[in-house]
Amino acid sequence: MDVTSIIDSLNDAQRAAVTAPSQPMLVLAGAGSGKTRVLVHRIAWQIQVLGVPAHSILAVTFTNKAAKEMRGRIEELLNISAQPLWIGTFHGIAHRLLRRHAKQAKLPETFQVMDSSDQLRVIKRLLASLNLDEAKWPAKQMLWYINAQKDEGVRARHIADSGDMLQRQMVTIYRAYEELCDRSGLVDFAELLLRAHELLRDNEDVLAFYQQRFRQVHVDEFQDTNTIQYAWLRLLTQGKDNIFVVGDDDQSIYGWRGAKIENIYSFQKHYPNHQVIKLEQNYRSTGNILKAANKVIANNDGRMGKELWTESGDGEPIALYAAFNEQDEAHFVVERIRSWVNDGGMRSDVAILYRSNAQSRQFEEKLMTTGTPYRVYGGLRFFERAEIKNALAYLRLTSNRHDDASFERVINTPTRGIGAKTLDEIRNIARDRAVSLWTAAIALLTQGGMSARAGNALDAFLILIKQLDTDTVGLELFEKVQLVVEKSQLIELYKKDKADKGEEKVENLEELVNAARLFDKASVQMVDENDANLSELDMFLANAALEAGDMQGDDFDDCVQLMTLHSAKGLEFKLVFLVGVEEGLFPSQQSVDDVGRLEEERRLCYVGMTRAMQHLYITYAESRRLYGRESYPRPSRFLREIPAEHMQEVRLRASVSRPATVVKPRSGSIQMPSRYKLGQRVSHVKFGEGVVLQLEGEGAQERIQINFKQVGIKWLIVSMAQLDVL
DNA sequence: CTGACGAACTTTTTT
DNA sequence: AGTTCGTCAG
Repeated sequence: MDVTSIIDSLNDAQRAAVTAPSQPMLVLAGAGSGKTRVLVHRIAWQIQVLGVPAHSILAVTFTNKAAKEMRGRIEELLNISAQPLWIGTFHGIAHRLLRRHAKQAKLPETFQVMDSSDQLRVIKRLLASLNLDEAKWPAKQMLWYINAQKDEGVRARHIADSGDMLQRQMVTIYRAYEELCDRSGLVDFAELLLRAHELLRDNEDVLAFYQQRFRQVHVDEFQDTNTIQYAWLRLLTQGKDNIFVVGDDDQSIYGWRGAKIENIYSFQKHYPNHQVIKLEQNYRSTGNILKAANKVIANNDGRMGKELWTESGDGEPIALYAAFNEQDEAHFVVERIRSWVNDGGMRSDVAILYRSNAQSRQFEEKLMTTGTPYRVYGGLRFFERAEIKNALAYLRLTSNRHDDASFERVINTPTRGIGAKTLDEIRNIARDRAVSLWTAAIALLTQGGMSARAGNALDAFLILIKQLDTDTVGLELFEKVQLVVEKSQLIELYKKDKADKGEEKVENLEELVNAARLFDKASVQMVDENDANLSELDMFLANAALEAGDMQGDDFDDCVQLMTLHSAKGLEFKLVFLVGVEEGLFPSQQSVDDVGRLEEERRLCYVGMTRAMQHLYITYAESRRLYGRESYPRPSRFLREIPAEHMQEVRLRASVSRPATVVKPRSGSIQMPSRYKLGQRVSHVKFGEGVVLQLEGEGAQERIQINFKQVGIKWLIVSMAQLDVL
């Protein structure tokens, strides 16, 4: 057996983890230490060397992206199809189990998965039907409460009455929500996990089957697991101790959504015969960056303890820039990016990382005006767009008529004369008789008493849905989607909407049909005899909710990457700008007076710093306009935690945007030599190409005289003019 | 049922 | 500041 390809390329710690005997393993993998690599090689080791059948390997991740990458890398390493392996997200795997065992999980076969916006709508409607004032009971807060309970494995019936009014009311809402979801066959994200846990817990035979089946269970990003996910893992590995988890307590940044960093500590208690391996050699960043990051994170208490090191050199120090205001900050960053690109760097190797999405705007504007291609992460994804959700709602209704969320969504989209009044009546019947809106609508029609106009409109809607169902029988998936999109008149609706984005919406709907055509049942489904009876449409719909849009098609362009620190986790860039590093922003105001949350912010800082491979710039503004208010934030406390020897302050000489009185020379400042030489050919956004005739002043006051081909001789301020060296 | 206006918000996000 | 959301009038 040739094992060299699997273990040769690994360092000692990695190899120890990969080849460890079957026992509970906790691999503490620092940033850039080859975490995924260890997982991939561990799995390969089991298959190739230990002869574990591929279908009895389970690997759980948090994102689809991570799952996809792992699958791909295993295929590459072993040169086999990774099809039979169970690799997926917690939610994806829970969903798979629930589909297979819908009956035992007490779910209808056609249950549908709701995303969080669906969930919010359902809760809003529920509050309205309970006559609760939204001002007093914000739907968002209720959603948060319900999800938090589910993440802890708590059902409404488990919550003891403490006599507290507020709590009693929330439990009432929670219970009503559970009932509504059950009646509608709707499952939210948290429910997927909770149900999957209950499925195993309450069905001995099912549990035994999967315990038997999975000979090795692997978990990625273990520090991000919540209570119910960990409980599920424990059930699955109970008595077999065949669990291999990889994580980094220093990179736990999702505590606010239920992740329990404590699971790492509990793991060691629950699996007494476990082994811990630390991966501390970093293959990503320079020494300066790592040493600085180590110092910052060392300020947190109760860490497992880990210190990253590298064999490569110290590299250059971290550059710190104190901007006058947020404009100046953006200007500085974009200028640095421009010179990076001028020096032959790729834009896609550059990332601007910020704490909150609102900060992206100023950078976008500057990038836009300098004509620098960029891409902002986050925002609406394909399957979250309104027009797509409308189309999906029609499809869902054809599959499951009692899906209230979908019913409500499209009953009057496009408008067909079913107004608030009719809808109210339907809702009342539904609530009084505890039936779905669909059933209630039929009841309303048969009991009569409606105006002819409203009655006809409602009848037409019910007929439309039934007809969509019968008309699509036997069609290919994409034909179904196409037919529904057309017959529902959604296309027509958006075609009329010439005003803003109607055209784009039509295109998106066409893209949806295309997505259905490309939808590969096998790729989503772990091929298995049990799965044969699953409806392809249901799979497609569930996939839309669970994988809202890995449509990163425009990756081909060479773009500067803009994203929050959270979404940067797991990525790396040669040149990183960590911006807005100010008290109140980062750490965020809401976190400063809570030790636990502050530590999470610090971990976020650690994550951000360790994204950088070669160059790390940290910037803050001395004045910032935020939420329409001018503020004068102090530099972040995290900056003080970086030892001076790893950091050097960048000082442009007297900046134009800075009043002269504020200019104070600081120690350790770097002067920037002019980028231009006499006779050099340059190009300007507006004036086109020209040749440098004269230079004057320096730093931000540097002026330049250029003879432009088209507009003649001009004097420009270098720091203001957008010049490219040719 | 649309459009307009005013109020009330704005950490982080995957599934 | 900028967006989103809900209410009101037409």
